[in-house]
Amino acid sequence: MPLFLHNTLGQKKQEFVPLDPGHVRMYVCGPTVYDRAHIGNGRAVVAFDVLYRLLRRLYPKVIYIRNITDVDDKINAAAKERQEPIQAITERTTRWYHEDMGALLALAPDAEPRATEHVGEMIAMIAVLIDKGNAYAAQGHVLFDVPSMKDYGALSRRSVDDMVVGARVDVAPYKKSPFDFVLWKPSTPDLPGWDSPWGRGRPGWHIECSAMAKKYLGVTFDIHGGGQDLVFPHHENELAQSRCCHGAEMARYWLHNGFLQIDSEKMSKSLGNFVTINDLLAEGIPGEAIRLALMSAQYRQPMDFSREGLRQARATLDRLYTALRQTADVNAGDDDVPLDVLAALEDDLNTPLALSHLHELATALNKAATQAEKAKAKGALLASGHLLGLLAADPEVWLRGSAKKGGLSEAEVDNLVRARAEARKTKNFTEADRVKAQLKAAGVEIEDAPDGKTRWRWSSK
RNA sequence: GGCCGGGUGGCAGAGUGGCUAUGCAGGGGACUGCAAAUCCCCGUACGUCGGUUCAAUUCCGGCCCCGGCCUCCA
Repeated sequence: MPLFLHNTLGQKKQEFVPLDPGHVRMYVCGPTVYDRAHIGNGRAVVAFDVLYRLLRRLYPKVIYIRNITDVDDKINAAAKERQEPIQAITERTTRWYHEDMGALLALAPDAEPRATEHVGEMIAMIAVLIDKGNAYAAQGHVLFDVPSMKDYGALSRRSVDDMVVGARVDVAPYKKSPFDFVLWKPSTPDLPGWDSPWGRGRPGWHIECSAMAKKYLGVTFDIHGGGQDLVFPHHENELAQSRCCHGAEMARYWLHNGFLQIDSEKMSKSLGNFVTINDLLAEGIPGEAIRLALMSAQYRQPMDFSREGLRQARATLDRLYTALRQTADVNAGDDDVPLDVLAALEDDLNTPLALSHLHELATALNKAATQAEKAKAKGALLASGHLLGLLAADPEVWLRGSAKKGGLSEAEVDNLVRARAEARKTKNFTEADRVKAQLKAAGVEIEDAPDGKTRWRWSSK
């Protein structure tokens, strides 16, 4: 089954046909580095990480670019407010971002270009746009001339006419049309700035992605992704700039993930109702559980973030890792990812359906009677998990470390488990139960397997 | 106001014109010294009003409700 992806441009699922099957190219909008990433940001990263992993499986070479926006008015404001150098903020936040996304088990992109390192490319693009009559300089600014592009608005399905009514646009005196947007703006001496043909200034928000995507991926590339809120104006404007500058389409497939909601309301920095990834990690919630929770709804659907969702994600991982632990002595077969798992992902990244198949594989593994059956099911489960960026941990480590620990060290638990085993051997069940109760009070669950082995785990309840 | 999503069993969440996922929670059973884990069985859901159809949760239309974008935001 071929890969189908929902294209915002045209609003329908389409078969994905890369420009060059030998070299698939994807660009995803990355963070503006001034604050910790929240789990909504994490959702986007996880969604495109799943796509990246799937593409790498389907094609021999995939290049994935995710930018870092390190010049922005919000960064300037944060620096002023905190009395801190801009670079200190951007570097620290970038480091945090890498840590948080690593905890979510997201693969690093092939490159993470920084805006500040590509101002030259941006200036060159702006100059071309002026030459071609799609941009104009005015009072130290350079603006994109929206009416110069006939079908502006195609991506976000809005026309300039629609926007006139009730539009809240920034009407500045230097704009020819109220919808024109800034490519370049002047900087005061206390703000970051670069010399340009239009004076010392800094780039507008959208131009960096156009310039960097062109540099790393070429004029036209396969996939451009980001959150739904980037459709307008960010991606609409990128598309406009790039196409007018290069005379060719920017990207062929535009993908947008849906929002995470809290109490049925969008989670966002401006609303202040966000939870950072770091907050959750600090509470002891494993990154893999957060990742799974984010994959439990299809990426385009609205999704409510909840503690219950995290609890369920953790329960799911406990179940899958338990099945793997019970068969720790079985060598996984080299079974490939089953077709139904692959088919689910190839249908616009239907991760919940794919996960349901992982559950079926776990059931098959639990039920398997022969070594051959176990090896087959285990191989299929691991291969599927790995494709989704899951199940890479040692099951023993996961089960012993997935929950909040009680007052006992692992060695103490091991000793008590051994003491209980001794008591059971002599049929001293009173003593055995006393030890078990003691362990339970410390948050340790005992499991006497049919094979005679006793295993334990930190209770997740 | 314009444009765009969504309303599925107690919860999460897929999906389909007739065969009604998957998991969590709940009930029953098997197994177990007791448990836990595991396995088996069970509860029969698709906002609302109409239409099309032999048959609609699934297609079409109206309505209601929730959310998003139109301003920085994944």
